[in-house]
Amino acid sequence: MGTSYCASSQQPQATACNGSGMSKSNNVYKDAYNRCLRLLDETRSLPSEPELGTLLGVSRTTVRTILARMEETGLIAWNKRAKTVLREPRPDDFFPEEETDTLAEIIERSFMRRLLAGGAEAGMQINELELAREIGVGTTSVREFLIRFSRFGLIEKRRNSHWVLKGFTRAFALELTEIREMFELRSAAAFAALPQDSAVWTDLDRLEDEHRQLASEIATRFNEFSELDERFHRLIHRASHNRFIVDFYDVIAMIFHYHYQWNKAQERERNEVAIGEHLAYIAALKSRDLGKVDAACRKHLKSARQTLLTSIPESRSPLKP
Amino acid sequence: MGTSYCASSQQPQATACNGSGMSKSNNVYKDAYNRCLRLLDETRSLPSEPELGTLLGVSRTTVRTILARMEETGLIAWNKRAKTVLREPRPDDFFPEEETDTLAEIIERSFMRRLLAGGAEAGMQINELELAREIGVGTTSVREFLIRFSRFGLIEKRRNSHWVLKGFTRAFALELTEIREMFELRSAAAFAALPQDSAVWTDLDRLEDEHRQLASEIATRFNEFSELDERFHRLIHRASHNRFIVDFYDVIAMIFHYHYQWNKAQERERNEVAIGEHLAYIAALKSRDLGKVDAACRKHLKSARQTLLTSIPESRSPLKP
DNA sequence: AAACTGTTTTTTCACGATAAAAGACATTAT
DNA sequence: ATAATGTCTTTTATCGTGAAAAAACAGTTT
Repeated sequence: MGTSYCASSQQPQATACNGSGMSKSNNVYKDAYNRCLRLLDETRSLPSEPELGTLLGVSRTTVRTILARMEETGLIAWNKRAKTVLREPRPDDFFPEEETDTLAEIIERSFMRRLLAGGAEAGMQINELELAREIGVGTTSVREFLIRFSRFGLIEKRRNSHWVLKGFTRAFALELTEIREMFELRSAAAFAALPQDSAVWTDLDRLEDEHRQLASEIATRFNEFSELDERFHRLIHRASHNRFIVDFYDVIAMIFHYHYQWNKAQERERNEVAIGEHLAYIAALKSRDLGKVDAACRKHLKSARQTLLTSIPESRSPLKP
Repeated sequence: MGTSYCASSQQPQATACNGSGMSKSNNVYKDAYNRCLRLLDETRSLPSEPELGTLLGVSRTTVRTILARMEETGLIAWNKRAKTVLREPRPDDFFPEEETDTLAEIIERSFMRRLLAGGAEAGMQINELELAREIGVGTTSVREFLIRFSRFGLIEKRRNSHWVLKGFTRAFALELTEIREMFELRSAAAFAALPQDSAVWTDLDRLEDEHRQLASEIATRFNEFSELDERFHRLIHRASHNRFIVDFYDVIAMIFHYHYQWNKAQERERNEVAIGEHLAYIAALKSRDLGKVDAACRKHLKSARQTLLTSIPESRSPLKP
């Protein structure tokens, strides 16, 4: 104990941002710009500025910056309301992917890589300054990330001092799944009790279709399951109408996200099994028979827990990327 | 909706800190100094610097700053190892209480005052800059506070934009207590199943004594219950051995803390009833009869929920201080 | 009038800088 | 040899600052 978590553990990573005294990256603009380019393919002229704003989820200020650049690069002709598309976007019109990430995303990825790439034993200290330097960002962003991240239960703060890594251990996985099972069983029961005319039933039908679709093309699309899985479980959790239950799914989603990324062993088989369990689970929900729902939910959660556990060796040893 | 949460709602509050370009207050030192003064009453000479450090929970650097000042003010004679007490501390030796608070505490108090003092309707926007100005602190501290506070489920962030107040509503109280009941029932069952030689049983005995003591002097000490309540429930939650359950008690503790502060109606009666329920609950735990534990736990949680709910009017109207 | 565009103000986000506090190292005393 | 003290270095906590993005305001166009 007492050893540092990030002491020159990685290659001297090229700074994520341009090094010099930069205040704030314009990733919001770049990401929205890229998404707007994709929109360009479909229409002859763009809608009004406020409409574009809601469509892209950004302010009108950002929309105008996007339009200005599109005019500059000859993608559109822009005169007040008229925004006519002049040409199709080329690959080099897009901003590079890595420039569209949030700082929070950059930090999280970097942090999780270190965490899972081995050598990150429970009890290690986390050094804000060192982390910031290695990732190439300011300390404030790292601090804020760590505070946000702390709710996942993997790190803990010593007052007026460093953070302590608790480790991605078997114990962690068991505590996490214990809560998950408690919450999901309750949510599933609440779901089944929802009135027939509730919108969730059509959502469920749609998800069922997607599951069947994916099952039929499992050989090629098995890696798309992870995203479908999250949407399915979030739908169920939402039926609890409890913000703490709904929010807790963020913890689960985060863990499974990185788990999927790092543990590709038998991915196809695992996902195929999970799809089958989901379909049984969906059928149980549709039957509105609480006993069946409970059984189907339990069965799926049990195998989900098993999958997670087998990926965590008893004594922490590095997982290979 | 859309109205601001803290638009000049309060008196132009004297800045919490000294206004000018101050980097960091020395509240850690001041608080430790005060605590060290109390220590002075009991001994003729102080222990070694490292020992003092662990005793006060601060670094040796801070210990030495404390000793230096104690020497200056003639409280002790300090020469290397020898730290002899020269006189008893006087009231004016102490730093004023308000200077010993963490910035986080200052911000939280200020924020909760506004939240509970009325006029804080669900859907309102929270403005970091405005909050920071009104409290008299930097924006960074406010940001960090809001991030930390967000796990209580009372506020929510709009990406790249403001925070939204969800309101201290009946729905919130119900969602909170739902989880609390789930967690505590499980923890209580785990507690009762703990082996006889576990240290928790002596902890429980001690708490039982404190309850009886408090019950016998309820007329004068009823306001001390809140603190005892927290210690009791934390002991039980710890038996779950689940970090998410243990951590969730922070949410409950925070809510009940402010609830107790703002709703003094029938405080004595409420606490008297609660002590009785606790004693029954403790007896049930000691019996190790899961049925009895479940019943006693349910009964107490039900009345706790009722207490919380009655303090929240159906439609949010200000609570008087 | 409603909805849009043009312009200005405010707020958020992220940085570097600095004092407080922690921690590490070197020295000395038991 | 251990454990303290004395000194120096590193890290954390907090602020002010400036660019990005949002929001508000004002003027046009349909």
